[in-house]
Amino acid sequence: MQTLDRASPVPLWAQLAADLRERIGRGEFGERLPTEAQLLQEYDVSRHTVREAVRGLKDAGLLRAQRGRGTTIATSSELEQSLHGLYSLSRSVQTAGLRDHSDVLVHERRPAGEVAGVLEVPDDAEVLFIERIRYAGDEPLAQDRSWLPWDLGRRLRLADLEHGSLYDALLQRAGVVVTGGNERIRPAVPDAPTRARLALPRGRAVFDIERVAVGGGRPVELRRSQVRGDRYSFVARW
Amino acid sequence: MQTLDRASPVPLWAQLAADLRERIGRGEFGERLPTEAQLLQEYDVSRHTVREAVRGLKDAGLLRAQRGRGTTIATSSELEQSLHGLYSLSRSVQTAGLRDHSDVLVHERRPAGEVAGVLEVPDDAEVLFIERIRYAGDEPLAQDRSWLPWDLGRRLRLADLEHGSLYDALLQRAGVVVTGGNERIRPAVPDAPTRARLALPRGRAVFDIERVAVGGGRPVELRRSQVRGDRYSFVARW
DNA sequence: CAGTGGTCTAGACCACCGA
DNA sequence: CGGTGGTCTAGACCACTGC
Repeated sequence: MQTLDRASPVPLWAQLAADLRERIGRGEFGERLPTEAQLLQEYDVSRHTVREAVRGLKDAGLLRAQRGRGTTIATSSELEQSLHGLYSLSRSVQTAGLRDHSDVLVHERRPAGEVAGVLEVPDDAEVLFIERIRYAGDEPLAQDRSWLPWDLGRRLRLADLEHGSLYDALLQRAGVVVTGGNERIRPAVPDAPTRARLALPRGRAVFDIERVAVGGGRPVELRRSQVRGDRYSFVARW
Repeated sequence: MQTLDRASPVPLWAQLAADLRERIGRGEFGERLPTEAQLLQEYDVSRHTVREAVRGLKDAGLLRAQRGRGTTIATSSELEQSLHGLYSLSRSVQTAGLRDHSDVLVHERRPAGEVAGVLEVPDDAEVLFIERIRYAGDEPLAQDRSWLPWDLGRRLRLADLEHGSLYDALLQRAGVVVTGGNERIRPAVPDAPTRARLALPRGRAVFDIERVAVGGGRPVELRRSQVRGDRYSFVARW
């Protein structure tokens, strides 16, 4: 049974959360998560550890617990993102059961220019610049522009970017684990080219999201996204 | 010292969090929160309880903890809202050290009409409708429109709405504790009247936020807000 | 009533920071 | 090295649900 490694530096609760997330994704539990008592017996950890893991999944919007009733697996057919937890387009799209792929419009080496400061590279360094349109099913959902330091970006293949997550590719190609970051979300009126690429009617707004991802103690990606507001929203339950 | 009431139905950690929030707001701690050891001694609770309280304040973006270093009080001069925790304009405004007040434009009894379903009142019931412009300092920040069941709304006084939180007023006037709710956040292009009331230039976007607040087992408020995107943003650190 | 998740205690070991 | 926050255990009582 032991998917949990007590010698690992990764906290037990995080390992447990990852395992539960995978099992939930496979539909192993149906609508209802096993009770805390069952989980602490199955994984042989304390109740606190189970609760810590489940808390993370609740915050991410995957679970919903009710005292006396049990913990149910949240089902959502809409494209929405819990206000708790990290924004992830791929996850939202996949949770909604839609196909997640990207058109790569630009994929080129460039001078770092104005992003040198944010990426903490020298002013005369080079970066990989990527521009993608991300789809949920057959309709465009977002425009992503990413800048990565060239020593990382050079490892990425174009195919990596058309399916799946850029961070998965970074891990597999460059051995870099994205461990943190920060992002800021604002509403915006898209400019004409963005509006065209997103097939968005006039007068509609988008989320404007700027993210700096950090791994191995340094910035590994600056990303600026415009996400269609008519297809995506943030949701909080409290 | 006892601001904590062990007989209260409110969890200890929540009472502690509220007390800490107030003391932080008064600037009592300066830049650094007392250590967990100090807090557990001062309040005479277990470490778990202290950590639970502090966790809430960290998620809300008020605190930042670093292993080995201590817990510091987040200073932010911008109006921003952590992606964790509940969206609260008042809190963001107060954290930024700005004056939080409202102009009440409309405050009237009306037929429930189309909000009857959401508020779970009969179709022919009446509601209190409130329209406010909310300020941060001297500049408008948001437009709030609220609908409340009339048996609750009738208790509210106009002065309640010009300063402080509507939920505080509900508690004091009607004895209703707002215990939960849900909200959805989208980007939008404001219509002309809204743009004028918010003193927003053309071409700027707003957050469009719809919230249903629940207390005592039933909906107590429907709120639709437009928040200026150039003054407010959501921020996540992970 | 038994079973669920929510809260709380007491204690332990650890990784990390700064002196 | 001592002090910090992060993790983990073992156990307890409670509020709420549904039978």
